[in-house]
Amino acid sequence: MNRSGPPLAQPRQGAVDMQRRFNPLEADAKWQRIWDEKQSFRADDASTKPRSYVLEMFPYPSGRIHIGHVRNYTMGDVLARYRRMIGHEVLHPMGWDAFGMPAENAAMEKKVHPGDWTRSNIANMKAQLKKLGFALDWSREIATCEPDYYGHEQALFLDLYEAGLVYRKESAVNWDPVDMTVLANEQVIDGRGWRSGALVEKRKLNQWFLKITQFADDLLEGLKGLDQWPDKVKLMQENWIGKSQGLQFRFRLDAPVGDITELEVFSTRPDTIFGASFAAIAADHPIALALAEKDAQLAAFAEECRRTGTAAAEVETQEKKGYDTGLSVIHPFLPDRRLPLFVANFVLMEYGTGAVMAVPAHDQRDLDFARKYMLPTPRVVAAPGDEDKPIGEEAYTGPGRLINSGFIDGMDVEAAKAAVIARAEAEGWGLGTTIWRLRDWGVSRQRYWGTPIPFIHCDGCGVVPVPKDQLPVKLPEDVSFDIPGNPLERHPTWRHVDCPQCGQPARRETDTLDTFVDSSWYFIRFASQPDDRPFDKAEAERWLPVGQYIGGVEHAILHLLYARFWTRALSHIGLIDVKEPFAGLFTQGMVTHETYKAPDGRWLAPQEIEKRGDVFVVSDTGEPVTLGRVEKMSKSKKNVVDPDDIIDQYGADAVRWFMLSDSPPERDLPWTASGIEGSWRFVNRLWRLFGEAGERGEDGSDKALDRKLHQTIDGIAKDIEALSFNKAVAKIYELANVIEKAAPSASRAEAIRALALLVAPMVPHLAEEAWADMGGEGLIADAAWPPVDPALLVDDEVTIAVQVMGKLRDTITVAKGLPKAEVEALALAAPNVARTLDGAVPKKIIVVPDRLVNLVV
RNA sequence: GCGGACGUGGCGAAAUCGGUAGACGCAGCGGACUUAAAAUCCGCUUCCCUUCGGGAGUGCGGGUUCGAGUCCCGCCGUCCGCACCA
Repeated sequence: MNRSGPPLAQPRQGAVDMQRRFNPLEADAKWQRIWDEKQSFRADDASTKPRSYVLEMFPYPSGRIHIGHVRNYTMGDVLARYRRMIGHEVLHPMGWDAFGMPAENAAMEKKVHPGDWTRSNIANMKAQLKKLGFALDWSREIATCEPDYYGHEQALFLDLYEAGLVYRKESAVNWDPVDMTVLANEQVIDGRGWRSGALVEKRKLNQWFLKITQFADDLLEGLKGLDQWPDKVKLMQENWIGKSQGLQFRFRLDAPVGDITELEVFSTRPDTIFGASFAAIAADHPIALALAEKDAQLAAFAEECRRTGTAAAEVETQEKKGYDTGLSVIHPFLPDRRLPLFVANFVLMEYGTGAVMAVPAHDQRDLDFARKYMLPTPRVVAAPGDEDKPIGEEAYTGPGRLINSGFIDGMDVEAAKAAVIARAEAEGWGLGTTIWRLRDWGVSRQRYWGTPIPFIHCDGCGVVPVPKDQLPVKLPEDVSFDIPGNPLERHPTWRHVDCPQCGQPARRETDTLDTFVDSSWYFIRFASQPDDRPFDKAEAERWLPVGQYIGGVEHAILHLLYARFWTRALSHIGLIDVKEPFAGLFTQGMVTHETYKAPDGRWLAPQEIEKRGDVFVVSDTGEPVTLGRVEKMSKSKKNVVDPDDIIDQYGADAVRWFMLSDSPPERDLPWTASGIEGSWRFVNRLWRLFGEAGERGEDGSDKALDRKLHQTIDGIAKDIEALSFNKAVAKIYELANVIEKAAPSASRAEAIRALALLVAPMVPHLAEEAWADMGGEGLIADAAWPPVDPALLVDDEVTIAVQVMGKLRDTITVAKGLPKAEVEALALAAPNVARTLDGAVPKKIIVVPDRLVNLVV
């Protein structure tokens, strides 16, 4: 595989060779230069046209673009170019999410400054993107690592501070010992740092936080209006925000622990309170901590609980374990009933009050635990007829009426919840409460390569914001990464400043901001970028919200939720009148590739193997190769394809075409060598076809071809708007097939010309070349989408299926809209139908106009 | 364990509202052109039965309907996400 010579190996003259083979090496560069010179894709802020803001998630400048970027940006590009053709003013910008750890890692490994590394990566990747011919407005390019971006971010951060949305608190944080940085809870995966993979330790530090929880309800409610978002993503955010309503109440302890006499718990099922058979607290609960001081066994158990990973999948399959404290709590309605108090490994301190009332009959976790420790499992909710049915190994969580439950007996679940909450509130030991799973956003990072947090610590004045006229607080350039930790802390001069308030010597904050802050407002800066402030309100509002945002589903929660929050926060303080930053969201699938394994189990790159007969072997050694699964491209599996290699071999258009073909964009796209070959063949087929644009035959019209053309124009427009590029591609193939078979005519010449316009958003270089070749006016990039004649969208004849008892027996072709009676007659007369009926008379005839006839005998 | 999505030829997939399943592409097979190859073009290509023509078929088992890939019930499988969420 990959053994066939590169298609571009043969020498060629100009962009058009003698056999009319398209030469992308020439054409790509030529048109890219012309688009640049003419500033074709620069968005005009003052335009009066309808506006489209098309945005793909900006890349991290890792050094090379990945084939996944190519897919992402090609999709956005087709939409952007199409929108231009239908007369929109399009904003389609690009930039760089340029702060972050890899730059510091590179600095440590390669002794290169993070800034130099990042800027050179940006230059490389920009060149790569340019080779793909994207219709981007490069005049608005942003790199978040430049002071003219992060300085404005500091200003916004100070605004949020003034509005009370920023605060500091000491809190236990996830300390990544490898990256020497703090990770948000959301960024810890399986107890490990999401980037470094190092086991996370707990440390207490003073941290900067953003009050995202203040907007929890609004962020949740806002999801309802996002009708152009995938349901999947909305659901993930909903679960992440995690609103639950229930009763927060206090159990009295039967004996005090130190000065603690009560246990505060939260339950979403207060209706089941009469079924409670024990209570459980987290290992880090104050009561547990107090008891552990005098109970070595408990201390050991608590330590074991802390070591367990935080990930659900890991923990949920683990065995439920508890430690009996020997204490009991007193049931609020049944003073005689004592519930034993356990420390349990399935209760989390971070959620609710870190304590639960356990109702084994109606909660599976509680039931598993009760079975293990032989605790009672009294049923208190039953469906009709189930009242005496014992609880087995499955908790009953369905609807029903309350039993064995005192004053709420006979009520349904919802009524009982309300009644218990009302009674608890009346008696003063509980309160109906809403709790959230969402926690405030910790934005401090103990890291150099990020936006400096613009504050100063003064012994006399405390924490003092840097005055806005002293922004940006720039990162010092002279830093070293010879030893781990934050270079800002050990810089000889940078952190030493005078306090803006009292003038006494003070110290700069050395934490920098989470890079998710950088990406929480870049789409606003794209829309408006004055020098003296982050953005102009009116200018930004002209473009926002982003009409179509496209990116990977891996950002479904963190980035998208933070950006939604940040935009709300800015709106809250009056900086912009937009709450939802992204009106439309599309999450594209990954690009995958087959994997190959040698007999010894090592992964092989596609270049290392070849096909001999029906089997794959290692080229050098002839060893047999096992075909692995089709998987996401990754360096470790050696199944990565470098976009640059492919572009050099086939040109940008074939690559773009392949990215759009076959697989629905939300699904994974398997990269195959034969697939890109096929795309390359089609690019050349189009090119040959465009060469026939001048052949008009006898200059007559071809009604069938006219119809096909107009149906295709209409269909493709709808497909592109729906981002169903694979369907648009299929329609292009169909049209090309029909045109190729048609005899030369004025209609055919017109169809070829229109075909160039239809493919222009997808294969723009080829389309420009063809457009120039056929004498089109101006650039095809500036041309209008071909108009549709509605009269040509409908066929005047239709083929109708004729079924007998639901089985297809024949088809008939009739005039569209033919009356039922006539259709019936023709159906009955169809030869195969007549034979099948064999004289039988249909009992019933179902006629679906213009679609089918079904005869029931 | 919980939540979600999906399951259609050898492969990627199409199939507005319940109305001709498999469009289009890839791979494969056969043919034309060529000294030969590449490129290109033409044809075939869900499975089974010998052809005309039938039969079966959208993960499995039921159901609703004149008619089910599509709707309902119950399974099975694959993938994705996850925070034991009380």
